[in-house]
Amino acid sequence: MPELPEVETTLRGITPSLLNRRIVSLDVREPRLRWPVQIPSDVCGKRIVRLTRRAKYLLLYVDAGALILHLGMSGHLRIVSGNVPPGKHDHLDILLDHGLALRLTDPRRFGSLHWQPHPVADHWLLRNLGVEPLSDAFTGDYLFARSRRRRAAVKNFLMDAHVVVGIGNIYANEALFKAGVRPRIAAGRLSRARYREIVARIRETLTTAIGQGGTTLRDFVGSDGRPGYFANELLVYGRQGKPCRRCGVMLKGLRVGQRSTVYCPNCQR
DNA sequence: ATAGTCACCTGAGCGC
DNA sequence: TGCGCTCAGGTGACTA
Repeated sequence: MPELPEVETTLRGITPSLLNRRIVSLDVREPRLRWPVQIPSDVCGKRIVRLTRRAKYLLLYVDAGALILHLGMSGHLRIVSGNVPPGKHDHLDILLDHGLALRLTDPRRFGSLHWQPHPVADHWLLRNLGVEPLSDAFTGDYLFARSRRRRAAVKNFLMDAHVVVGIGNIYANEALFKAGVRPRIAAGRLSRARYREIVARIRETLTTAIGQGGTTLRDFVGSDGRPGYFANELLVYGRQGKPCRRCGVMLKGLRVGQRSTVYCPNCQR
């Protein structure tokens, strides 16, 4: 479900309810997420002092370290009143000292929750991540340098979290359309100029999507329960066989690295 | 190091 | 209604 814009939307939504609150308890009803959930009990009683996002991970900092939360494919977080009975896929609650709780709902259970003492960035899930796409480090020159001698499709290259984080299948498709680049071109064959364009379009796409509260395809909702509205602005994702919104030519669908891919054979070269 | 495939799960949608 | 199949927003593990 969530790519960077959806995680960022979630972060912004939950922060006011969590910041400076004490964790009263963790209620893990289903520990069988992507990795077994095992959180030391002394996290309880600690105050949440900072909330950030790294890649698609949400980091909830207390003094000694941070909880690291990932939403997987189907996860979302809601702020609920502590006494609302959990539904079938509401796997865990983090109860707070003002009576509200952060509740993780995740039907497919690809999400995860870890605890990491300082330094948090040393956690094995975070250690080898690439640059943030909305940071100054993400430039056309960076992508150009990293892509040399790489024969994999540029779409896979952009979705490789060792290179750049946060770009999933929707936004890879969208950004490549806007940049006019075919998804299957070998990453190592694109020019510096084309990577500059790709970077600009990725930034633009992610920023716009964040402004719309992310993309809701079926079940994503922000922490307030509202869907994201970027789905209305999708230019290619999920539109194979339909006319290109720019030129009217029929969009083509194919598989690139096991993921559904859509492009315009006229606008993308 | 890089590239490709598999696996982990549940639910929705579709054809029959 | 039900069955079986395919697909889905992610990503680590494994293989060559």
